[in-house]
Amino acid sequence: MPSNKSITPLTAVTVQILASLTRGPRHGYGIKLDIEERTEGSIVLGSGTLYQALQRLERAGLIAEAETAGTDGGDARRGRRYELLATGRAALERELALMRLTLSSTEAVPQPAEPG
Amino acid sequence: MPSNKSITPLTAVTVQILASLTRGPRHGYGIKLDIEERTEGSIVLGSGTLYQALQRLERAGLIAEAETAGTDGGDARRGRRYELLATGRAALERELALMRLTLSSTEAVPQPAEPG
DNA sequence: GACAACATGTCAGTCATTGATATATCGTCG
DNA sequence: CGACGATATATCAATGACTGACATGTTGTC
Repeated sequence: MPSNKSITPLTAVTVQILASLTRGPRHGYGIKLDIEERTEGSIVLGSGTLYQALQRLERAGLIAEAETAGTDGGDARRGRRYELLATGRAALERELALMRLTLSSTEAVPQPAEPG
Repeated sequence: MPSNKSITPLTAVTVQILASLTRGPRHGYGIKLDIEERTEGSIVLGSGTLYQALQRLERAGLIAEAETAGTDGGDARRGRRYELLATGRAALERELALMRLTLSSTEAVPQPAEPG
């Protein structure tokens, strides 16, 4: 057994990948595009970051390759489609809860101008 | 000049440090305790992680050592107190905005139980 | 004076991200 | 058909960040 290590807490990149997969199974490349859209360009993954992160998430048992089953042909080109597993959903939920905590416990930084 | 590199996007640890400093200047150790409280024990920093992160944030110009000025004595024991700079505040706000985006664009995973 | 909590720091090892490089397919424009 | 851009995946070396252990010293208190 090479590594039983869990990768929680997750990194920013892996959180975004899991978040992307809540919307349904996707290719690595589709995940990349989805993250760029959803973060409005704030996060752009290089393919190195992307595929290595996917491999780690798969090894950790948070995501898995989705069956091509059922859907005969269509426009299913090629490539691996990943789906979120229950473990991954739970790990994601932990990170989202942490985000909510951080947001609610952080003093109102946002104001750009101070009242007289 | 060894490194002019900006450290944005921030890591999870540095975001928590900056978030802690929105509540006022603090020692490294105080930051550690504050983060543990605010994240309800989810994030516990070792001193290695903590002080190295502080050094990086200082080098990057996001935080600075606070003047001991004005406040004469009191219970100011010793140690460096850090404060958030405008640059740091801006960097933090970017990260918080990203969190809000991630939360709002992520499908409702949270429900622990489904209605009837 | 021993001991816990406060307070800061370094180091080696490990892990993650980056950017380059490589490969291959698909659609389409000329 | 040939070239080209978008889709799609993967690896590698270098860099950067985190972990856990170790080291050091103070302050308060029993």
